[in-house]
Amino acid sequence: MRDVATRAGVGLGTVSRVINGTGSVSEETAERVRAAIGEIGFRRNELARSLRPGQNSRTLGLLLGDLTNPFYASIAKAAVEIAGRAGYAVLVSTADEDPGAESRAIEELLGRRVAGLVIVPGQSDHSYLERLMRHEQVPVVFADRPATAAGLDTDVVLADNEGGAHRATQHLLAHGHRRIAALVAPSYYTTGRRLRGYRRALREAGLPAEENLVVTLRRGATEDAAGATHRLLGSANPPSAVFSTTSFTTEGVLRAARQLRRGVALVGFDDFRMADLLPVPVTVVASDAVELGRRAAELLLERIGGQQDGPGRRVVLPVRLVARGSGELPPPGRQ
Amino acid sequence: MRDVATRAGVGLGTVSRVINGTGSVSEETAERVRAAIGEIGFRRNELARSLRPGQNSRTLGLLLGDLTNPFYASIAKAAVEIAGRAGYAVLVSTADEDPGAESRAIEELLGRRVAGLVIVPGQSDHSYLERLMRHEQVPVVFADRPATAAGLDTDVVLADNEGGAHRATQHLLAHGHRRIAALVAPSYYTTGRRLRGYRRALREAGLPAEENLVVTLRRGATEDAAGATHRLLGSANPPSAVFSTTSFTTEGVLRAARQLRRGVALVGFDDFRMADLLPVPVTVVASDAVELGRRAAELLLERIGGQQDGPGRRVVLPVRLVARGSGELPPPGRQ
DNA sequence: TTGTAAGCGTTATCAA
DNA sequence: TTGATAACGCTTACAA
Repeated sequence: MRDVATRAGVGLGTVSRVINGTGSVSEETAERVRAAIGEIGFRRNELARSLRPGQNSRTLGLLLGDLTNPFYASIAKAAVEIAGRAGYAVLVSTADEDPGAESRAIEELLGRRVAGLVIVPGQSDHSYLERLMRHEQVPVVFADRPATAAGLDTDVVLADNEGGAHRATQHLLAHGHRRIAALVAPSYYTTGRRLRGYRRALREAGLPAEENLVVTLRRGATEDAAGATHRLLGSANPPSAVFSTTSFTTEGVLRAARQLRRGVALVGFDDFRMADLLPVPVTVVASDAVELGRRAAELLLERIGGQQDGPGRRVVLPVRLVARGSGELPPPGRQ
Repeated sequence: MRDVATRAGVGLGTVSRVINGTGSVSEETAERVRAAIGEIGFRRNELARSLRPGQNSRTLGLLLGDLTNPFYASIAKAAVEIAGRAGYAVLVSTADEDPGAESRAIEELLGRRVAGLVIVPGQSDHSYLERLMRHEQVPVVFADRPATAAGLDTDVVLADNEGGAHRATQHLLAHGHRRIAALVAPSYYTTGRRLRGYRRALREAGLPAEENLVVTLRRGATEDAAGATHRLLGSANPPSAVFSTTSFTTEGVLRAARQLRRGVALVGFDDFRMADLLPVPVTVVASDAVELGRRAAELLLERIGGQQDGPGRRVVLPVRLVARGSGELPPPGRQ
């Protein structure tokens, strides 16, 4: 910028005014400055800019588990897009591995002075965040799941997990099923709520809670779900239907059923590509990941622009049931 | 940092030395400084740090088309992971829309002084990049496709598109097919190479080039591929097999075949989730997106660490054929 | 071993 | 309308 000033024969302040269109500059000098900028190939350094007091970095941090999961990828896509429209760039950080990775990633992002954070939290404890948020004054929005810490009152955008699971289970009940298993991926917030919706639907239908029909997996991978499905379907008194809490467990059910050459009524939580092309098209309760990411980014940008304090807002997005076939299979003639 | 210095009763330089472990500091003062850091909750400002001469921002830029595409998502995941291990953060930018979006996004990233760029280019022209790279001295690595510009000699990581397509087509030939259609998504570099491999395989088998068997789509969406497949299979002399150049066109073929209740031998380029769970499991040529992202990030970090100049390196990753059923279907008894 | 000061690229204030 | 200057938070060369 100094080079531009020298070349145009003006002061630094004038160059700044031309670039930002602030203050008043005679058209003549402005033209000279623009020419110099062109010749030198000058580009404003946003890093230096955000060093000034009262300026933020115009950069958001996005922390999530694994971009390979299409659900997270959609959140990221939407957040990046919304941020971009507002002139914000996005630092994407993944914390797939150990629990400590999440807080390390956040420290890293804060060190780069992000103006705000969208966090899709894993299972780790977020009490450290409370301390951070007081100190740093960086707004945080949680997406898909709330923070796992007591006094953390942040904005949060969730899907209607319990409602969706309730609807899925009701759907199976409406098709005559009485023994409905639930395949629960490890204790993330979401799966817990989904289990709740499942239980409520059974209770409301006057069915007893058969705890051996609820399988809580130790890991949420496809193979684990497949193994559990094998055991369920091979048991003495197998369920006639399965409610599966994530798209990965749903995939596991499909694999097991295929291997056993055995049909089973199925409703899964979360939609996935090609669900309608499978031998029995898969009925799902679909939550809108794109909307989740979009709303999270919007809330965050609002906070950054507006006042930082004020109570945490909670947005719950509706989910929708997509009937494709697997959820409409009747139970076998007699059980 | 000044506050820390004041509190610890030392100079700024001493604080810096303690933080970075550079120079020599008596254990006694160091302890005082660390205490002050803890009490104040001080965190180094990486932005300010990278303002100093000789320091880079320890941030990479990643520009790609659409995170919703699992292939891109895998590239991003790998790049973020590799970068993270080296202490680099990643600014992710998507340029899905119009052609201008790509260059705008790059300007944006350069303004934030990224230390290097991984670009998965769309169709836009990259001649502007040549100018940029001279001026900015920012290393660039292209992933999945090279730049579409003449004098741009950058590092690039590619899959063996032509070889893979050649192999896919040979596979269909080996199973007795003589009329093999090719479904080509719009003129990205990759699909062009894949078409080339297809043609070469036919030529080597002594088959004539039947241009009505090659359908180049105007858009690469699933629906377009489904429509084209409809027309192909409904024609007077339909092909007995299809080679599909992307996972989206492959999905289109599957949709059309399903709707027509008609089987067709199929080998697709690029693997996708649940390909093995479909009614006829889909044979694919799989390229390794994770490795693509990893190598791109590695090459970039090398450039950043080492000398910037030197000829562009070209890494071509092998692809592998995964036979699952659809590619092994025989042609109908008589054509 | 430690403190001081200059400079990185901005922008805002102030004076001319 | 314009230019000089201070300040943002850091590192490093130099001096003490």
